[in-house]
Amino acid sequence: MTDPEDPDLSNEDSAWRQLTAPDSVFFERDTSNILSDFGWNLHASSSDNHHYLRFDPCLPPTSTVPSPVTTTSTPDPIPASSRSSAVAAAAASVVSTSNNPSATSSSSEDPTDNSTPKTPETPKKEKKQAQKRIRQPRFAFMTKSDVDNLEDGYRWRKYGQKAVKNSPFPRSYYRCTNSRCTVKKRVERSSEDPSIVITTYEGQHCHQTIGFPRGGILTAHDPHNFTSHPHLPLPLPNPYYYQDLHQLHRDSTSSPRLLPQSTTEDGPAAVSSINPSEEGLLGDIVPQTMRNP
DNA sequence: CGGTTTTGACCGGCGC
DNA sequence: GCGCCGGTCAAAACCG
Repeated sequence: MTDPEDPDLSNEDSAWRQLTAPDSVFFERDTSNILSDFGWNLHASSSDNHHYLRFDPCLPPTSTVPSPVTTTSTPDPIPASSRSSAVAAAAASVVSTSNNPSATSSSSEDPTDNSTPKTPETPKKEKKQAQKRIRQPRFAFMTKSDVDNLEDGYRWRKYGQKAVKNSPFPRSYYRCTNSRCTVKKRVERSSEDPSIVITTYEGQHCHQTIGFPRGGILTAHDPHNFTSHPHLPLPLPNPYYYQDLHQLHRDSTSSPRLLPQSTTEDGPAAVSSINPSEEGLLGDIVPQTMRNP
């Protein structure tokens, strides 16, 4: 709100407050593991000189969201949408805002809450209440791109747009077109660097990707294209993914500071040093007890 | 014609 | 209590 550095992270959400808190931890490492723990499997692939990033459907309920955890890393996770050759994803913030311990068992709120107002009397209130109580994990990506709406393999319907304080660029609100899917995303441009798009995902998809419209389409479980396993709480990093990350990272070295506390020392090297069998970022930030048994 | 986008209004939370 | 602000709704417009 007051921090021009990261407009998106400055809203009232407690999790974002954590993110911006002085003791926040920022990593410059791959976020795939984190996101996996949040039910998002990220896969990047390149096609036609475009880099895509794919989110796999929900993980089993065991991949619950850990208690409030705030991390940031700088992979290059953002799907380069259409012609954004300048995809230089910069930073990703993984935020868990689980006011509700069961918020992650995606069964409680996902399918019915949002789309089916069971109580005609106060559908709005129902929605709002559910919305208020159940905070879903959020992932904020900063991507260097000239297009706002980055492709991630899902279809989104825009449901709102608001002017952002201290920013000339509006913030767009999208919702997954799947009626049973409550995932939302916000897209806005950094007021500091208009070339940077900040995309914030919230929630977990409970369906498969619809694929990319221009040839890079990959089914969610195509073993030929991806080696990770969606059912694994901590999927193995996908070689393609890392390759692309490295490449992108190299390309993005010219991108400006993206998050205030990015420790550039590790940078790409840290990413490249990740052992596939490692626990990943979560291993750094999430206590063992919080993770899946 | 169905789905998506646009846009103004509305609501709730939060800080003062 | 009031005002600000983020987020959502919903009707109209738009598009393929």
